[in-house]
Amino acid sequence: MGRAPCCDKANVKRGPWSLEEDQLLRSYIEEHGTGGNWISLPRKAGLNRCGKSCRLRWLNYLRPDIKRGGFTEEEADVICSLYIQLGSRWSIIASHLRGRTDNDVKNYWNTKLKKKLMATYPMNQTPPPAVDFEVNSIGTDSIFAMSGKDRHQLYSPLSTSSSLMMEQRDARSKNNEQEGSASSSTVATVYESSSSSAMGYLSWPADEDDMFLTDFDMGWISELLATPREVAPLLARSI
DNA sequence: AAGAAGGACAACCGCCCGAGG
DNA sequence: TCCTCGGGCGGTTGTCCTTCT
Repeated sequence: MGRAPCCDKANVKRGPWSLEEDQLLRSYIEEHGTGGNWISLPRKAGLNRCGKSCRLRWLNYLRPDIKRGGFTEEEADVICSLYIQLGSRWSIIASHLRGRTDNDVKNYWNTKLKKKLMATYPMNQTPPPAVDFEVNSIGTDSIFAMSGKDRHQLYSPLSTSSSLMMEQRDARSKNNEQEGSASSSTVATVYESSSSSAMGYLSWPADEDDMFLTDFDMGWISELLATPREVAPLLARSI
């Protein structure tokens, strides 16, 4: 036997919400809160709607702290980087964007970011030549505090040898030991990945010179993103 | 000017999980 | 320990609006 439905779907209103319904729901919640029970809320509020529908309407549209308008470049960067780390965990991703809902983030990803990235980096595209950057210090103030300025693009095959990865990590470890913590707001953001390639951004403030990075893979980027703010200087090697 | 196509986003569906009995 | 239920989530669909032809 299947599970009982949460409401009588045949007798509740569906589809777009009217202004009157919005007003009923808003005023009820502002006065009484949700009471921790969405299923009984519509009846108490005088709404002929499914409780889940009420919850969705409130969380995605009526909530007072919802941010309207287009996503900023910084928000897009955050979404991309977290998507790489977490996959389609929209609620978690949205929790890092003040005023954005999981539905907003999901829609934005599906309608804008995914297509944009596919257009910019079609699968099987030959990677551009590797570019050498020099990094004196890499810090992750927070992945949400990227400057967005002076952005440099890197592209690297995922098949990067594990030995190189180890060398990079070793170099970083050594510098951790030798030089202690450093600060900057460098951020790595990976934008697209497939079974055979990865690509991304490294961003840092325009006044940070002598940055150097040569190669990376998904694991390395994930590690970087997960690194606490006290990140020691990184010495990378040229290819 | 009108119809088609595409984009944006609101809303729904159904599954999963945890709490509580 | 099992069962039921509600909340939460991700995937998908529906609808409206805009742009293109």
